[in-house]
Amino acid sequence: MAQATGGPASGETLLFLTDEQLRKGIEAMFFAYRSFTADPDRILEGMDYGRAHHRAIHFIHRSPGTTVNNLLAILGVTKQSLNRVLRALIGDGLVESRVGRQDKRERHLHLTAKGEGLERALSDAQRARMRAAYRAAGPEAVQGFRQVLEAMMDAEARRQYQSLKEGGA
Amino acid sequence: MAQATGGPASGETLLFLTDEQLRKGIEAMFFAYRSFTADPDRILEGMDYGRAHHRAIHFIHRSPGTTVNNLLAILGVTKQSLNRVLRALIGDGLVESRVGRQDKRERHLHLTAKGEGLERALSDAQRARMRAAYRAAGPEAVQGFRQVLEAMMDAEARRQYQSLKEGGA
DNA sequence: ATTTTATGTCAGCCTTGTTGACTTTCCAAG
DNA sequence: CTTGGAAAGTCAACAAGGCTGACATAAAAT
Repeated sequence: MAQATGGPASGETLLFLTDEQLRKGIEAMFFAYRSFTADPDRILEGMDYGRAHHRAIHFIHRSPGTTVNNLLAILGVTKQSLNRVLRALIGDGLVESRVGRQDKRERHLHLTAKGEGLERALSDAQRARMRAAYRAAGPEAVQGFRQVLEAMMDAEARRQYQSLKEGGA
Repeated sequence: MAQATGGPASGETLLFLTDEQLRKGIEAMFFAYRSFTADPDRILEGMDYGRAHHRAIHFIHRSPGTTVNNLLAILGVTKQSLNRVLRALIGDGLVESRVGRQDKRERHLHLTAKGEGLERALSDAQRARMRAAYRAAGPEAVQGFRQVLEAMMDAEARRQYQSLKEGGA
């Protein structure tokens, strides 16, 4: 910000904002995201599940007891899409749906032991890749990585991300 | 690397490798990527095109004259999937397919003026978001961002990314 | 002359997203 | 107590964009 308000691009101060640099960032996101999802995809292929199931499992694990509506908001899909996924996971005994105690219309979602098992397999694979990348790049790079990603989110996504950052259930 | 080989986790040196930190990174990727693709998606909705068309347009713009096989390798889809997309783009006059001069089996792909127009609209939107994020995070964060993303790619993706990094056609 | 490569195309399938319409359950306001 | 509306679930239909398999053609390579 200091350099952005300092007037015209003085020297190399703003060279990281050239279209060329931005294009590289865009392409890095494309290629990195593909690799990022590859490990879970490999684990899930062959099972009847896909990336949609992975996402549901991840966020139920992350926030046990979350309601269907909560999950809907985080995943950003329609209830019909999510319902198809949840029906499969519940039917296969990976997710348990408990009627709310205060509001009995709500369903609170929990992973079963079996569901936790798959979650662990999926997140172990994804964490291993992330850990290797973090280790290779070092702590300062990691800080920058997170800063840029966070700045890239639009307001609603950032709100959801940050609300997940700290507390558990 | 220096701290990784320095022995057991001394003090806070390796705190950035905790499962909690890795989970935050994983979720940051999820939310950031969703926002990252949101602007082009908005532009394309209503047209008959989707994200697949965007990717084809991006890489044809990036490497004019690229062959179908090249594009196949970069996008990582089957020729049938790509062909459906290319047929639409060629039919609508956004992409031109030229028979190769040396090897007449090859088709060299170029954007037409109309195709360049759409490319610009899409990449302007995506660059604007990326520029805002870069500016907010600053040049050092950007460097870290790129380092981590690159380290996250598997070998083949990194090769493709880097081969695009420098030269044009 | 034969094989391989690059491309295109048809048909059919799957996953995962979408809308729209409808029901059931239940809280809360009247 | 009745009724309105919210939360959840379900059915049907559809679209985008992946996939496989099979096949056709032209041209290069052997």
